[in-house]
Amino acid sequence: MARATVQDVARTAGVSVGTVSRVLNGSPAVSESSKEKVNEAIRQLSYRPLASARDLRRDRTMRVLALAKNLDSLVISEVFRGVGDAAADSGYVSLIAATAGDPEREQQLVDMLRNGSVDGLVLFSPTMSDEEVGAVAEQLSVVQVCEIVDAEAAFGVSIDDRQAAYDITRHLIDTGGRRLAMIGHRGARSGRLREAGFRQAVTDAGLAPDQVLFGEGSFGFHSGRALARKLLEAGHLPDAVFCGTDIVAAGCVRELTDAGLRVPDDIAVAGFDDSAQAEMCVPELTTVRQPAYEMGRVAFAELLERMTVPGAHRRGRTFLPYELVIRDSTRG
Amino acid sequence: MARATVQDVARTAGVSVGTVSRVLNGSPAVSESSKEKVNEAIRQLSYRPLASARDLRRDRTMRVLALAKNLDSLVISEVFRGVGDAAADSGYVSLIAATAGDPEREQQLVDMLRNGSVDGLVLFSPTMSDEEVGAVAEQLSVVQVCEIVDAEAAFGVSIDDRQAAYDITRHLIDTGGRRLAMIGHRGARSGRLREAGFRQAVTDAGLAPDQVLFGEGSFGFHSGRALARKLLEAGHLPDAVFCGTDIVAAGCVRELTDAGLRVPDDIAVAGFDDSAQAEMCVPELTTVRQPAYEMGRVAFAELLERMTVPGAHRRGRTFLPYELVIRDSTRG
DNA sequence: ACAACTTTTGGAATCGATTCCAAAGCTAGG
DNA sequence: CCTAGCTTTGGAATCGATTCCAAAAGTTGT
Repeated sequence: MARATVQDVARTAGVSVGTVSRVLNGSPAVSESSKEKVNEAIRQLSYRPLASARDLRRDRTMRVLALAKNLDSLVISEVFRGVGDAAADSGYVSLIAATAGDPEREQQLVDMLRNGSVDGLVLFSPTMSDEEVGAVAEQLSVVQVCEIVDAEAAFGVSIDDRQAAYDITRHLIDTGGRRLAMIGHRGARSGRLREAGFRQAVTDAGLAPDQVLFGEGSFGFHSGRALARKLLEAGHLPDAVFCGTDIVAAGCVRELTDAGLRVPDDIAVAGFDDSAQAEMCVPELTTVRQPAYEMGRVAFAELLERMTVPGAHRRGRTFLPYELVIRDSTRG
Repeated sequence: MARATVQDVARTAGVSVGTVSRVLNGSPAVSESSKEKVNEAIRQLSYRPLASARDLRRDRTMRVLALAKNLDSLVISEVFRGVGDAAADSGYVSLIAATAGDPEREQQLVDMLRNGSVDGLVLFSPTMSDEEVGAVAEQLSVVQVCEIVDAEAAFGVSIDDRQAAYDITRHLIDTGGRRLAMIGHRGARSGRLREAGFRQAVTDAGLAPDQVLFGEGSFGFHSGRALARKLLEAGHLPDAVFCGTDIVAAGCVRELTDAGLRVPDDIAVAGFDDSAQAEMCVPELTTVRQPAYEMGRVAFAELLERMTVPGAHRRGRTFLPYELVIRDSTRG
């Protein structure tokens, strides 16, 4: 039995296709009796309007796509949960896709916006160049979260990574840190901003940065361990380490602890993100709380404006407030 | 400037729409010169075929949807990475959506399959009843991963949760466990299977289960801590605990350690999943490795068969091999 | 009972890409 | 130079839902 169409429903209900469509879309110009007949026919045939036909006619899909390299970070899943909830509140469906860092896959997914498979795009960690992001954003509804390129037309939602890194570094200094090291990542813009904030805070305190190490590729627990090992092997040990993410900080703490050092007494460690890992770590991590869920909600709200208000090609970024969370991995 | 259509391209290139479409779809029946003219026109107009029109005509989308409650578990993100990679290999796009455990959202997303927004569905942790899953699977292309309902028509890919739980419990017994407790979750089918395996292993060893505790709702690190606290407060302490997931095991270990107990000397703890958390825990967790990525790949392969081979409504589940990973949280 | 409305209805046109059919344009062989 | 057999092309029909317009049905007041 093939799929039922609006024609089939009309025939079964003994009305015209126009009336069926009106019932389907809740138009008020339908009599009660027609409405009942149509609904009965729909039930009988278990009819569902075909999405592609509806989308073609209406010229919109009520779907948005959220794009990231991976989904293995808790920050991402929180951000996308926010996007999903906000989208649902406005009657949209939010779909998620991972590019796996493959430019070709990313291209194909961004094309879903170009070819009208979705109405808008939430971009988390693009692989493509700033110019490409800008070019897409110029024409279509795109909003960035967390990672925001500098392109003219691009815009998005994030915290002030630079300032947050400055603040947490300042905390390390205020609690006695003098030889400050950093374990970061330069692959993403946010990583470079955090590095800048770190360096500035150290310099402003009249100190010079100790070692500044960077991870490549997949930047996780094991990178944290490996880079902490480098710190240890370098001889003169820092007394405080700022890590670019919690998960790296967790790896760092683990390596230091295994080497017999006490955190925070011998060496203080700070993370970034306040992901669930921060609480699982022993000792629990001092970190910067990113309002991930809220960022997702706001990102969708801005995207919605872009999608619905005609010339609303707003620029610039929206900063959301962050918060220092002081726990046990730094000296109180 | 409005979106360019195939008509515009045809006009610009000085050919007919038929020819444009043939170029677009790589039909061999096009002369070199036409092909060039069309491609040039496409470039000029930066034309992209509209997805909804194409899908309507072709009656398929080359998209699949992967559905889960949340994306915050590393097992899920690995499974979906497998689905995504396998889909890409076959020219499909795999989209992911979270239901947030909301039946209405779930309904809406499953409707994307009914209304032809996607060609197939990978179901991870359905909220709907077994019958509903069965009803959808009867008509459309659905495959389940990890959690598999008993409905007739339903089928999917998982490990043998019951046997795996049996094996790891056996390991706890073989390494000296006599008073065996479990911290599990009954919300999901896999949780009940793991419980059954645990009970069977304990009984088969001529022992009786000590406490068996269950978490509700969001079942994570904090549940693990809370339930471990209950164990502690119950007075007579077990000497081995099997936890339904690694993250709960991590919470459990943390609570026990904070209470001054030594893991595994005073009490052994085993997890399940071999997610990244297992290695981050101190001591590192003995656990069962689920081949999450591979499960995703296999799930897509089975889905593909359902989508493309006409009457291929295969039933029953596919079991993938699991593996005990012995680490430091149990007595060696 | 009729005019002047309002509510409800049917049906054709439309969205944009694909595909099929018939026709036109070639090439080669005689 | 014509025909048989290719390749290439144009254009109409099609997919299924929506929407607009005109007409039919129904309501109200006098």
